[in-house]
Parts: sequence; C-alpha cells; structure tokens
Amino acid sequence: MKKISKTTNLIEDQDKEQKDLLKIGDVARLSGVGIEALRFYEKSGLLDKPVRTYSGYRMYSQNVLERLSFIKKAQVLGFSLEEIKQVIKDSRGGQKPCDEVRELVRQKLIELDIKLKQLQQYRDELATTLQDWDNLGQADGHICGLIENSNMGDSHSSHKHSKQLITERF
Amino acid sequence: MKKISKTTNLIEDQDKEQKDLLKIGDVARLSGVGIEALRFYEKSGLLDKPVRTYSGYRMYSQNVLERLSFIKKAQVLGFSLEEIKQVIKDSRGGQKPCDEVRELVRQKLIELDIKLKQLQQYRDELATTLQDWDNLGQADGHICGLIENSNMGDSHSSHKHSKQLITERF
DNA sequence: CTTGACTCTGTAGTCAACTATAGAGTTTAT
DNA sequence: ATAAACTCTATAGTTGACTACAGAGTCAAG
Repeated sequence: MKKISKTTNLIEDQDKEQKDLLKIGDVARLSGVGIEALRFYEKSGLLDKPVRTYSGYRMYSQNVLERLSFIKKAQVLGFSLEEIKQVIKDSRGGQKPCDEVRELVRQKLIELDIKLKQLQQYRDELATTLQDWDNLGQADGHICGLIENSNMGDSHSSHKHSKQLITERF
Repeated sequence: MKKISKTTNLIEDQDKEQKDLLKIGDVARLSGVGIEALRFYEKSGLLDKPVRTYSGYRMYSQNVLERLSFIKKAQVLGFSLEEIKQVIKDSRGGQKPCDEVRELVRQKLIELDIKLKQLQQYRDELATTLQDWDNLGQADGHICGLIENSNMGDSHSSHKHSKQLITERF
C-alpha cells in the first residue's frame, strides 16, 4: 500500500523508485509526446494531474500511456483536443452524458466518411495527373499542368459534369 | 482594347463596369473565400496582383475563380498554402522546375496514401465502437467505453497483434 | 446630394496546438 | 562532491491560416 499524505497527493520519497511510476521524461520517451506537450495536456485537462514527489516531480502511472495513445488516435481521426477532452470528461460521468458523446462520435463518423470520400477522389485525380505528366515527358516545351477538375463542392463551376483535366497556365 | 496607363496597371474608370471584371466582394461571393482571405492570399503570393481602378479598387478577371478553386482543392488534399504557392510558382516557369513540382506531388501522393489508410482503419474502429455502444444500450449502469486499440504506430504497445476494444475507465 | 454599401491600407488579434526560454531546484553518475 | 541530466513554474513565442478593427476614401440609389 502506497503511503500517500492525507492532505495532498504527494507520495513518500522512498516510494519513488520501486513502483512502476514514470517520470515525465519516461512518459515522453515511451509515448512520443513531448514533455512540454504533456504538461500542456495536463493544464488543458486531457491528462489527470499525476501524483507528485515531495520535490514536486510528476510521477505517472503506466495507464497514462494508453490515454496518450487514445488522444493521438482521436487526433488523427480529426477530433480536436477540446472534443477529446469532452469525450473523456463525459465518459467518466456514467450513463447520461453517453448520449451526447455518442452523438458527437456519430457526427464525427459522418464527417470522416465525407472527408475520406473526398480525399480518395482527389487522390485519384492527383495520381492521374501525375501519370499524365510522366507519360508526356519533358521533351516538348509544354507548360506544366495542374489538376483543375471542377466538380464536387464547387458552387461556381461553369462546367458541371465533365471531369476535365485542364492544363492551367499561370 | 483596354486603355492601360503606361506606368501602372490602372485601367480607365469608364472600363470599370463593362468588362467581366469582378470586384473583390463579387469574387468573395462567387468563390466562397472571404474578402480578407483574398487580400491575404494576394499578400502571400497565391493570387496575382489584380488590376486596379484609379481609385484603387481591385478588379479581378474571371480566372481568379479557377485559381481559387484550385487552391481550395489543394488544401483539401493536404497541401499547405506555402506548398501551393510553390506549385503555382514552379508551374509558371516552364520545363525545368517541373521535375521538382512532380517530385513534390509524388511525395504528397505517398503521404496521402498513408494518411488515407490510417484514417480508414481508425474510422472502422470508431464505427465498431459506436456499434458496440448502441448494441449494449444504456440500461445497465456500465461505464462508457472508448476505443483503445493499440496496434499501428504505437511503439509502446504491449499487445501487438490482437485488435482489442478495451472499455477504458477514466 | 446624401445615405448606405463597398473598398482601401495597415496593424493587431485569434485559434489550436504546441515549443522555447529563463531561472531555479533535484537527482544521478562518476 | 561535483557535474551532467532532469524537472519545476511561469511566461512568452511560434506557425498557419486567417479574421477583425480603425479610419478614410469611393460608388450607386433614391
């Protein structure tokens, strides 16, 4: 049983080494998240305040690594830190907030699908253009072209249905 | 034939209306890009300096809309404004810079593919979790769970191959 | 001919998500 | 025992991509 002072969450100095607690630098190394970012996350409420040694050093338990991994993934998925905080906070509460969180995630999923589709489409166009460039070679003095395909989310487009690959001149 | 003053690129006031030139507000409306953003793009070198009336109003030709559409698409694809500027600048040159541009685009394509794959994977995990939440319902007082799947790019992961869906408690 | 909408320049502010620095105390390795 | 490495707080700076004034001139409608 760890000795924790009643009034604070300081732990005794002699416990510092034995438990599987991590200093901030260890967490940084293990998680790939910088030290400053870790303190920033704590300040922002994404990480719980860790236990401190008498001298004030933060001592993290292993599960901070899972939390960080979760944060990183959520970020890749397009969640902002604020949203991630929300999800974490609400998830802690119990039943009721779950609905909100689920709604948030559901919404996020829809956004993600749209984004993915668009990204995929643009990716293909980009690949095609690159292919075209490579095929044409650089022998004749033609001008470098860029994708200028004007469908999909382009309200002002004058050419609506023909996927066109204009070699735009700048 | 437009009358352009020899020393500047001002056009005569009486030409202001007739040509298909657009005032900055029109461009904003037509392109969906804000006025301030347009001036910002100009300052940043993404848009050519447009012709000016004697009174100093910017008068844009229609093709600025294509340029803006290109910029927007490139942004969705993950190009930064700086990169877009590069592409535009290099494309204007002719033959030689094309290699660099092509390399840039090729690189971007690779990045895109990686990002797409990861996004797709996380998306699926998210969808699964959401599904699980919905299936479990809110009847029993269980705690809200979150994806905590720890493969893919997680250097510290202790469970390497089993896709796991931990209901993490916060 | 005046009112209201539009535009100009220039500077400053915002926002997210960090990153860096200063100055001081702490821990660890030799 | 001393130097190197680590950590602390607090504050300020960075980057990217804008957005928001302030103060002044310009244009179009009634």
